[in-house]
Amino acid sequence: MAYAGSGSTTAPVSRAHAWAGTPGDPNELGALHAAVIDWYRRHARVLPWRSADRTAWAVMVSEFMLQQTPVGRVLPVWEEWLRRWPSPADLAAEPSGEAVRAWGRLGYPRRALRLHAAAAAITERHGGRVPDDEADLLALPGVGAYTAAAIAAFAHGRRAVVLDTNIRRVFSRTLQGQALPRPSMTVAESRLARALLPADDADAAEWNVAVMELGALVCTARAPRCDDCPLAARCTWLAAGRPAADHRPPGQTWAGTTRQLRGAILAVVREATEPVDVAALLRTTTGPVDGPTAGSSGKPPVRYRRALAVLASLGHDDDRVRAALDGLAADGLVQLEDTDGVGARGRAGNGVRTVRLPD
DNA sequence: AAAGCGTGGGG
DNA sequence: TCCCCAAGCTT
Repeated sequence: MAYAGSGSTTAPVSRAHAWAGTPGDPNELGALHAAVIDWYRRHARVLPWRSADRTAWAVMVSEFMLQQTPVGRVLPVWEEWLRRWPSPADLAAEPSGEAVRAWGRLGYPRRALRLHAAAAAITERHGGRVPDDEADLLALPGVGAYTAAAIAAFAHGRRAVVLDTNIRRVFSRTLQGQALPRPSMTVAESRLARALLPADDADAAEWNVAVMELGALVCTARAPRCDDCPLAARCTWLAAGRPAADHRPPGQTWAGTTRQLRGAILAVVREATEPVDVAALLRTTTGPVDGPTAGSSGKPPVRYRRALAVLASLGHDDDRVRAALDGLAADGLVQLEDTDGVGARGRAGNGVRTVRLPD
C-alpha cells in the first residue's frame, strides 16, 4: 500500500529513546514522512536501478558502484555490467581480472574484486540469488552496514535502517541543527534513524530512498538549495541561520601518494592486452609502455597519457614502484610474474618482470 | 579506530 | 586553479 500520510503507518517514538530534535509527536512524524515522500514522488531522478523490472542483482551492482562514486559516472558502467553479467553466476564464472577491467575508471577498483567475490559467494551459498536477509548480506565481501540495508530495502522492499552520508546530513541539519554529521557514525544516529523509520515495509523503503534523494539533490554538502527543500519550514539548521560546521572533514592527500602511483599503474595494466613489462613502468620517461591508441589519431587517450606522466614523475623510484606493485598484488588487483611466466607469482623479487590483471 | 583506498567533476 | 567531495568498506 502506498503511503497515505494517515499517521497510523508511522512508528511511535518512545519518549525514553527520544533524541534531540526527534519528533515525539506521531502527527509531526507523519507530516515529516509525507513531506519528504511527496517531494520524492515529484522530483526523483529516473535511474535504471530503480525501474520496476530491475533485479536484486542489478540493485546490488549499483550499490557497489555508488560507494563513493557519483551517479553520473556509474550509469554507463552499470549498463555494461548488467548487459554482460545479468546474474551473479555470470560474473562469478569469469576471472576477477575481467571485473577489474570492466570496472574501468570508477575508482576504488578493489570494489570490483569484492563484487566478484560476493557474486561467487552468492552463487555457492545462496543458489545464485541475492539474499534478502541483512545478516546474510553483511557476510558478503564488500558489503557493510549501509550496503546490506540498502540491498534489503531497495532490492527486496524490506524495512531496514538505511543510513548513508546523505541521510545522515539531512537528519543532522533538520533535526540537530548541525551543518554536517560527525566523521564517524554514532549509535545515537542509528537509533534516531530507526525511530524515524515508518512501520510498514513499503513505506520504510520509500522513506529511505526519498531522504537519500533529498540529500543528494537538495540538502547537499556544499551548496544546499534550501529554497527548494520540503523540510525548510521545519529545519533546525535553516532556522538557526545555517551555521557553519564546527569541524572539517580530514581531507585526503593525493599528489605523490602511493594511491596515485597505484592508480597510474592500474591505468596502464587495465588497458594492456599483454602482460606489462615492469621495467617499462620504471622508464616511462623515455618510452611509453604498450597501451591503447585512440581512434585514428594513433595517440594514446589523454587519461592514459596522464597515467604515464604520473609514472614518469614517480616511477623513477624503483623501490616505490615495486612497493606499489606488491600492494596491488597483495590486494589481488594484479598478478606479478617472471618473464617466463613461471614462479615468483605475487612476489616482487628480482625475478619479477611482468604485471597483468588476475586470472 | 584512524588511515588507506581512485577518480573526475563542480564550486 | 585548487579544493572539496561522491549511495563506504576494511584492517
